Amino acid sequence: MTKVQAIINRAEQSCKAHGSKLTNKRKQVLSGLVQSGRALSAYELVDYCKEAYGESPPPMSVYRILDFLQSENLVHKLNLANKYIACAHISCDHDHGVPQYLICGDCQRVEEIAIGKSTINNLKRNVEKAGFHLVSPQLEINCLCNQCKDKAA
Amino acid sequence: MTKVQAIINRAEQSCKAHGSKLTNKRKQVLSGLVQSGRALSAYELVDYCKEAYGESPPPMSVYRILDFLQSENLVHKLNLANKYIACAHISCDHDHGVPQYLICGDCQRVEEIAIGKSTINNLKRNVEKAGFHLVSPQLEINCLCNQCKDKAA
DNA sequence: CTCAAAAAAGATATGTTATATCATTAGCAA
DNA sequence: TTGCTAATGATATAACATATCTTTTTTGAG
Repeated sequence: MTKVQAIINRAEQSCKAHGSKLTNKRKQVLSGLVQSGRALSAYELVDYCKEAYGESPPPMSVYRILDFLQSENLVHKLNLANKYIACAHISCDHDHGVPQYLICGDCQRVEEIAIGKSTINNLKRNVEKAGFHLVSPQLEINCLCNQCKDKAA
Repeated sequence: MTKVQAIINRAEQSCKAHGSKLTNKRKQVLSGLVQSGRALSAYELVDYCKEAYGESPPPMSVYRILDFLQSENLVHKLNLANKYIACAHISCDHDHGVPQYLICGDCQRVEEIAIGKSTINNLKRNVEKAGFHLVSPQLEINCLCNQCKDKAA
């Protein structure tokens, strides 16, 4: 069994445990994200389905499927890039908390990191002080990866 | 002189100091952002110009003007919301560093805060460790303002 | 002052991301 | 089987953004 298949299987079990179903179409979309290893737009996923399975779902369907996958915590939306990325921890059992994303502004490569709890708490305090309530500490941070940084220099 | 006028004047001086010009159209767009006190989309600014000045600039022009205002550090783009907001510190003399924005997911209200330097440095260390380079510590954080939070409860 | 170059703004077309809405199909249980 | 619900399809359109070419305005050298 390939690594991708293993992740899909794991995702399927997770859905079942929540009383929902990872249908074929949903698997296709999730596979696209897992295989690519990077963030893709909804329309890129339409293309992926066409190439990989000969099926061209309407964009609307892909958006619906992405909503579902997000609600199952299998996929995260990167608002900075208007793209979607598979959760890096589908195969893990423990809760990894909310991720932080480093997005290369040049090549769009995305790295998922976890910043320390104390930094998050610090942030939270600052937010509360301003009269706001932190919905989710998912941060998306504009970066350059070292490769692109070197190229630019 | 109104507060808005004072800010516009200050912005004009700042442009002059950089060898650029704050033209009439640019003033109109900047005024829209300053007056509203919140983040607006490019198309909302088109509407503002129409209502306030009876002129409907093509969206392209507004985007160009927004690019200019960003290059002059008079306006910031909020990528999370696809909106633009006047810099909160146009009238200040000192450098305020890069801002962090709290964006209410419900009412779109935006608050600009400055989180501590140590938190930023901490973040930076984490980013470097992951092989990335922090381009700008402008963070945009998904929040609920207390008002909307109370309403929801 | 005049004219040419440069900067700014306008006009038009189109690309990209996302949602609204109604119709159809698939899965499942009484 | 029938009828309910969940999922998907089809179509239209909204919202955000850029490419490109043209026209207008500004400005500075002669």
